[in-house]
Amino acid sequence: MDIRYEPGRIEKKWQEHWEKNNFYKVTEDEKKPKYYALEMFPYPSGNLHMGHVRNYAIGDVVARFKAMNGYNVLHPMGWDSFGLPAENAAIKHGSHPAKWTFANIDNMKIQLKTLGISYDWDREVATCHPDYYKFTQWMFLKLYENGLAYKKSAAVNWCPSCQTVLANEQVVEGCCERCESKVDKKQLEQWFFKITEYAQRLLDDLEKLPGWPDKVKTMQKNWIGRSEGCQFSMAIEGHDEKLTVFTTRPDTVFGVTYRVLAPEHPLVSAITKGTPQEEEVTAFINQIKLVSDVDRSSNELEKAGVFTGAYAINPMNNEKVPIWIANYVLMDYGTGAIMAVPAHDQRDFDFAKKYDLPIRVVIQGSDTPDKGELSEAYSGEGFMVNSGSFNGLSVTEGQKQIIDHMERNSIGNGTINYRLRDWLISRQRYWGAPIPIVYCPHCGPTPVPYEDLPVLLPEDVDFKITGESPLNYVESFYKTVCPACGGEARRETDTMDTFVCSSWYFTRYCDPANSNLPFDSDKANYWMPVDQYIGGVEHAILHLMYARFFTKFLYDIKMIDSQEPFSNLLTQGMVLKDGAKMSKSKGNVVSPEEIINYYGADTARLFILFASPPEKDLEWSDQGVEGSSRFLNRVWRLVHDYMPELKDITEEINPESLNKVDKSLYYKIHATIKKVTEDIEERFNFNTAISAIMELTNQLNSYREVKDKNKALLKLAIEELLILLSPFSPHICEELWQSIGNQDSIYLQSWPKYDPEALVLDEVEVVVQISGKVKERLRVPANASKDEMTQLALNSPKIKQLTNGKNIVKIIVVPNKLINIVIK
RNA sequence: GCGGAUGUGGCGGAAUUGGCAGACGCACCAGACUUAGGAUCUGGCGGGUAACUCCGUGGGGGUUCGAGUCCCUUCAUCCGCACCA
Repeated sequence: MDIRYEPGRIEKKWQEHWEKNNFYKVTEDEKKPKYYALEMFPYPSGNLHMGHVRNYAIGDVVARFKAMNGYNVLHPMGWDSFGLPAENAAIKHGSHPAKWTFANIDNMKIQLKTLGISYDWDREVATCHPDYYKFTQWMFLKLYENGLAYKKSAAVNWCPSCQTVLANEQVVEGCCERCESKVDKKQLEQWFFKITEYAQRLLDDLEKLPGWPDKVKTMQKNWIGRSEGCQFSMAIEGHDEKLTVFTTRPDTVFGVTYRVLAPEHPLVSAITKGTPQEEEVTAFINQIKLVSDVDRSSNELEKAGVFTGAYAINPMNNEKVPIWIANYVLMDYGTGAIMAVPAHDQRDFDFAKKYDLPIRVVIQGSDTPDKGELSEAYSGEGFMVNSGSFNGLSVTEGQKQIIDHMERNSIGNGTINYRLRDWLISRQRYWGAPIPIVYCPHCGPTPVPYEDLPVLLPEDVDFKITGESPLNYVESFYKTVCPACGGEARRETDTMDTFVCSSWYFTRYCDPANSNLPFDSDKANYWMPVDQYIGGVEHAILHLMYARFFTKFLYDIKMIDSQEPFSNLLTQGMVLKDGAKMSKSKGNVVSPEEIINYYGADTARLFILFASPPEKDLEWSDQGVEGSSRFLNRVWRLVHDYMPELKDITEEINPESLNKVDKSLYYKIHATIKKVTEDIEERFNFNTAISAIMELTNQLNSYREVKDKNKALLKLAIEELLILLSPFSPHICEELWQSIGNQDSIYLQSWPKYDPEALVLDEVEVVVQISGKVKERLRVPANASKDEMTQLALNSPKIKQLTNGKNIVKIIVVPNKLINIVIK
């Protein structure tokens, strides 16, 4: 064994060894408990960044730990490889998206392999590969078949720079999530997935995910945005049409003093046409159109509106109330129309004040003034007033009875409203999975038969920047025959949102080579659900919601037994440098490749796991990396120097007969096993697990000074140290494990179990406090009774002196910890 | 505006059930070895103080024998949502 630690040499050696011997290859095995460890697969941008390293290092600790604990561990990796950057690169550099993407994958795969992660590379998937997107298309057809994929004309978010449609979720503060340009509105025929049909289940089943962070569950809950209330219609004076409103406060329906439509509401033109107000209303609508979505949704914007000239009849009291249109009512929530109750809704209140509309109190709160004007809307508890026969009812009771009354009289009914919208999946781009639909002049939209999948992307494409998909220009692609009637037909040229591809990839890993089905149900049922999913919190809403939706759908069509894809979720923090996210523009990027080349993967992994607990942000520190490297060097030297002592050991350890120093080392070994095991398994506190391993190393270093070394104990200590460290820094541990005479890989060792007996101490140090202040430390027999402890404390000279002549009010004893003597 | 998270030495962070604040690491200081040290080893390292000791977990208040931890209040930073009827 070399005295010098050379990570470059040994890491390569072991990576090759693992690969050659198929170490991380797994198949279903009913005899072992399964464990599915998964990290979010990356977009193949071409280079690994520190965020990836962190993500995969965390996942690898979990995977290796579980494997060493006897689990049959599935730990796969793949590529989320469709998407815009490939196409942009194609436009810019004239290369083909496929060529660009696969070259990036090759490069990133090499980088990833230098990290020494325990992946089963035989299960690698790439979403842009026809073998994969064949089944993304299969998913589309299944959804279509089940009425969950449909087409409609919709005002969509259009990114003028990317030249494509964005889902609501991809619009961040009115700007494109990817390129940050301002998003426009455009009216287009688009494909949608009916995720709203699953809204309630997606909400309810959050309860079944105790292994998810509350933060993520709350975000999803808010995104689904369930609210209970009722919907009812109001007649419009002089018109046949009725207006439907949604409200969560039916109890305030007698307080309606006006009503408001969204400016985009389809009835606006009908009720204003040919009236004196038409001009003003049109002007207002045009003015609204000029305001961007960003400003429109900002609360800085002052409420504004105009009267339409029309009146609605309140079905509860037959009152005539004016109909307005206003900027604060949104077309895409509820019915795009509200009943306005200024006394009990702050927004209506502000509007009513501005335009001098009447305000009528219908809920009497405890401090509602009898006379005089309200200064703000009252939305608290109280009882109904000015509400005819409903007077005196509480808010909750009133809501029930009003809904009841409306249902009996066919005015309206109780409903539940969600903020969640259907998922717009059409993209006018080339580099995505083609939507498997054919438009036939006779048969209409017709699905491509399953046996004709995949609908392949044509390779010879011209990447012009037009508003349309480049596929619109490839005749050989769009010109086709109708699968139903055989007549001439045109293929759909839109492709699917890449989130579709990533909504089911975790099931494909279970059976990656299946050419008939996306996966075999038995195989998927063996592995699914994912036991631990790890990735960035930025996917808390979109990806995770879509993946949950797909899983529920796959459950419904009996492909899979799980209703949820990910039992446990860990959202890792960002990797920062100088307090900011690493980015090219800030010039604070640290390249994993350079770090690995210089220090080795083991050091890089160790530092990143040691610097911070996984869910918190991590501040990159070059000096910290240096420290981790120093630690591994220390371990190396320790093993190297002790090696001669570890040979030909015949004696066994008899814990009973150990001397004091040996006993303390023996204790430390088991305490470390306990600490590291619990830190990994229960808390993902890798940083404290590593610090415990460092403590053991320190103690082993001090053991060098000991004259009569217990060699068996020493050997045990070093073996356990290496095993405990191996999930974090596997290469060096393999090498050292082998160098102390072991034939088998360290990865094949069982994870050690601590001996509770070893953790029983003869004596413990306890603290003696006087009125809560520490005054003395005493060594007392372990598990001494409260009385014994009290006596020992009171008899100690220092305490005697301090309590002399004082009145002892109370003595509190915490066994094995402390004695607090309260004096006056 | 609403919701959530965080706040502990010079720095990253520990303290798992209300029980010794600062584990482990970095930086720094002193020493050893050395031709040399940006290697390695040993020791020190929250603040005030010569010392006894006192103060100290963003600020203020409270509960408790005892609070980083629980309660109230306030400030700062970050994240999510943003007129959701």
